[in-house]
Amino acid sequence: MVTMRDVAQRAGVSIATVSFVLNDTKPVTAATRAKIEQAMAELGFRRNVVARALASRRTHIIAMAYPALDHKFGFSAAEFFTSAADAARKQDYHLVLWPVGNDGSELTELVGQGLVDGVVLMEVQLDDPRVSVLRETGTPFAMIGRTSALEGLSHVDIDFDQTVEDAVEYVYGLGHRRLALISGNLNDPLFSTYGPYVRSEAAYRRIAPQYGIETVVMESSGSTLAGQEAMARLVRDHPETTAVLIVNEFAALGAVSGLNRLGRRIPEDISVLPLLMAPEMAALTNPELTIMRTPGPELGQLGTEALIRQLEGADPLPPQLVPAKLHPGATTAPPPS
Amino acid sequence: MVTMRDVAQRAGVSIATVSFVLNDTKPVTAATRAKIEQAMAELGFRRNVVARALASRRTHIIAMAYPALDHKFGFSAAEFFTSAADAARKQDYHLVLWPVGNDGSELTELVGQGLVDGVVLMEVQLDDPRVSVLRETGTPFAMIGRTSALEGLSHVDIDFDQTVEDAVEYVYGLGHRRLALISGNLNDPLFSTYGPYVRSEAAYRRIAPQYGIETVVMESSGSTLAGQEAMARLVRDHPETTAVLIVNEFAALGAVSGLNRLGRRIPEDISVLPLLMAPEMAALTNPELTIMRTPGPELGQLGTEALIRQLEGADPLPPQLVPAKLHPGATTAPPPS
DNA sequence: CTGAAAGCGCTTACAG
DNA sequence: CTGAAAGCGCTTACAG
Repeated sequence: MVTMRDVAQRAGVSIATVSFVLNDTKPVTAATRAKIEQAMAELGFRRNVVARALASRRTHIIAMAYPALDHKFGFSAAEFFTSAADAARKQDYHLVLWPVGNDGSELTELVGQGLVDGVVLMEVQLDDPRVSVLRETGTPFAMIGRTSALEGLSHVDIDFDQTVEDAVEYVYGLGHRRLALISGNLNDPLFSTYGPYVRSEAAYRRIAPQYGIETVVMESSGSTLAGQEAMARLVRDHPETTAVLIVNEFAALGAVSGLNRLGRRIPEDISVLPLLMAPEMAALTNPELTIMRTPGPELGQLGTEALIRQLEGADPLPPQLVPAKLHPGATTAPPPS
Repeated sequence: MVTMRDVAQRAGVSIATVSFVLNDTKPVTAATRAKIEQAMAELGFRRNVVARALASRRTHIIAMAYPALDHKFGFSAAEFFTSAADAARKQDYHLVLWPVGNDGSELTELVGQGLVDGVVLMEVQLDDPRVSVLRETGTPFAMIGRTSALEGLSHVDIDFDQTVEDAVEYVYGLGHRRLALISGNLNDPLFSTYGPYVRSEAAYRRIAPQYGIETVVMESSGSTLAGQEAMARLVRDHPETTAVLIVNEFAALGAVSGLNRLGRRIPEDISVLPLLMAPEMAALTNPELTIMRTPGPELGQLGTEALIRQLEGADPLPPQLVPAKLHPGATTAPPPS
């Protein structure tokens, strides 16, 4: 292994000076810098990040805490992760995907080891126990999602109000007057405080009346099967519905196949518009889904940047809400006349 | 931060002795051990893994190198990753998901930094440039998949021969005599040396004749759309086909919707059997797919264990091939009479 | 602008 | 069985 000592020796300087040019932490004359850079190149030097971490008390590793037990890791999650990883890399950080339980104990374990400088929290619950853990241990963190009490917590999230408003406006504009929102199962303790369900539903209950639309909300767990079952209930209880807005992306796939199975043609008889979905997933159905596209790339990046700013002591990034945007497909059309 | 020095002081021993009980590297009397363990508990000591890494030249971090540019990170990939992460944790290692390009340059960067002890290689090509990089840098690694020249490289992989044999036997047993295999696009330079395509196709060409089955092989890229298009070609060129075996899981979803769209009922008119798929993905279609289930959990674990054995200097794990197993669904049935 | 030296929190020969 | 001490490869006051 080539060390800074080797570089310093070859360049005829001290290792401190090598460190200064490597990190750009102190002014160094152009001549000295050139000698050092040449030596580094000739020797193929790569700074040992472990030694740097120990000496600087900064590992430059960020953990993305993903509650894989409660949430499937699908295309949307992958989008968040890869954009966050890219953002981290651009700022000389490593992003580690960390599958953790939701109770915070694994997180305690992780941060106690001193491996990570900070944590990006995915799939935040309204009263997330992981937040307490991170606060108590004094670990810097940023949330993708929001707890209900924010108190200056660094976060970015989907703009559910705007997303629901845009979705309603879109289908209303197509001529639909009989809508249904399929939200989550708020009786399931795991999801009763899950932001996307709670906030989408609240937004819908507020916005639908503004359009003079009767507020029909049904619930569904986050699986294909549950989505199919929800459609059976919908067709039975609200056969007049011409457009379905649906929060969970797995349930949305089930909604499509469920409606097909029930003999409802999409979009001729009924339109389907998921409120949060990744394009890769939308391409899996036939017809391809019109979706509100989850802003995973934006939020992954913003969440990571928010955290890195904290770590670097820069001005904090103000909380940002990003709406899902309409991504055209073939599952929406004017209602049957 | 509580350090070993604090623990040693409280227990009235040297830090060396604390290290010995922590790592179980030298015999320590029960009394001393008890004192130390009590001190650790009282102080809430957690060993700093960065310091350990620097002193021992072992970070206990493993990278899973996933070529995210060329391969979608879907449910199957997630299965590999989570089972590998679990296996690593059980042996006191961290597993890091590392999205890398296929050319090896990012990998060079990563291993040069000294952050990882070894690498688990995912989606290995038959002549994978990443293998050369790891060899040249002397980085321990294990492959999930296989290059064509193995020379004692540590690997685990899908048993394509067995998988294809089981799949053919199954549909043959249902009464099918007119099969088609949808493999990959071997003209695409990215996938012409991709093991799953090459090996499945080779196995099929060998096995089909043994059953007296005419060998029909078509190609498809790995997307839903490509799978749909492949079905259009199949129905046009080989309308007599009653069972489709298909390698790529995304193309398989497209095959289902494509056949539906073409008016072929599944499974009444034609059976569909993906040769490699995760159950979460099989549940996305209607009807739910009968699949050969990708042994992701097994291979993720075995690959990680193979690597850790190398790292620990234990007896190497012999290469293991694990077949995909039949996972019943509703897309296979006897052929129309 | 540059260098000598202490120190990050551990592990590991070496000695006893 | 236990301890004193060197060392892992860096960073960072401090001094000049």
